[in-house]
Amino acid sequence: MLRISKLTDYGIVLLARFAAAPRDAQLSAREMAGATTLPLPVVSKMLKELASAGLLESLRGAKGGYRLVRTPDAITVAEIVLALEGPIALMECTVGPGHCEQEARCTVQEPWHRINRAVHDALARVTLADLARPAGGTALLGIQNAAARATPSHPNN
Amino acid sequence: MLRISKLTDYGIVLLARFAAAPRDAQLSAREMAGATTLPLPVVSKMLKELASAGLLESLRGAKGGYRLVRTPDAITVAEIVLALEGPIALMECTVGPGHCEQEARCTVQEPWHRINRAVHDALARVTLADLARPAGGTALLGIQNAAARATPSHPNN
DNA sequence: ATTTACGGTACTGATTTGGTCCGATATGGT
DNA sequence: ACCATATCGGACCAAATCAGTACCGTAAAT
Repeated sequence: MLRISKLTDYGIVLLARFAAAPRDAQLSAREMAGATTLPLPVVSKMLKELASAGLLESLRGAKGGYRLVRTPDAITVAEIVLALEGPIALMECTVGPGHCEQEARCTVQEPWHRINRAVHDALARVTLADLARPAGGTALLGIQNAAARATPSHPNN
Repeated sequence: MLRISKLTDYGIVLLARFAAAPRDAQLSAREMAGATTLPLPVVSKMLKELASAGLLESLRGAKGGYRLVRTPDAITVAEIVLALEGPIALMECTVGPGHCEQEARCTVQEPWHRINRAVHDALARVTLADLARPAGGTALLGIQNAAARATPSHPNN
């Protein structure tokens, strides 16, 4: 089905909530669980991962919680997926050499790299800020924004 | 890791071999297994699936085998993935309604559709003919081709 | 009739996913 | 000092999916 994992989806939804909250807002796992109706353990798990990936900053102790490290428009979906799922590679062998003993005579390799790049760019073109925007009237506008945004041609992954 | 399944990859490699063979060539599962060094049962399984998906045509009996139904340049990677993995939807809830009880108030929904479309288009822009082209000098040319190709804006999936 | 090959289905072992739980540590409040 | 509230960092587990195999039936060629 070519899908990202449910957990990654949760992570993105959580980040989107941070993005929608007032700037630099600090939110605890418990609050996020309440807001999303997701079970607390999973929320906690994902926030931990996002923190260790450097997308969130954690504040321990009572009154602790998490907070976005960067502004929502500076965080792309590609980054998030990379943080939670590893490199964006549609198939194993394109993440690096040594995954397939036939890679020398594989004709399919180069087109796959091209496809991977395209997918990556598609994900890199959407930021957390886009995800945080309320749905509805601005939907079409979102497309314009994405199309118009400068796309500084990412190297890969 | 955002990947397609290994089996799907096999399927694509097999199709690429058909595309590289002389036009309308007919190949048996055994031949394909030999050519790819993949185990016969796997090859057989995938060819069956590709046939029932309508991408290959099967010829039964002794001297039987498979054959491409369409010309390689008329078969896109998007189609193949669709046939083998189902709809191209990065997350469950974007394949259709009824997958998430929060879809009414989900702000993330529309951007995801946009992302899905972009991924789909990236896959639709590469054809079997592209995959069959020998690697090497024509690599960069491939990019040009893909960019120049008319892209009749697929509805979705 | 025999051989070759596809068609379909069911099965199994391995891996991944989705989710839980717990002990340790850090901080704020009383 | 003590306790309540958080995160931290694991281990852990059940369920689903994946990858691969096996088997039996049917169709065609010789």
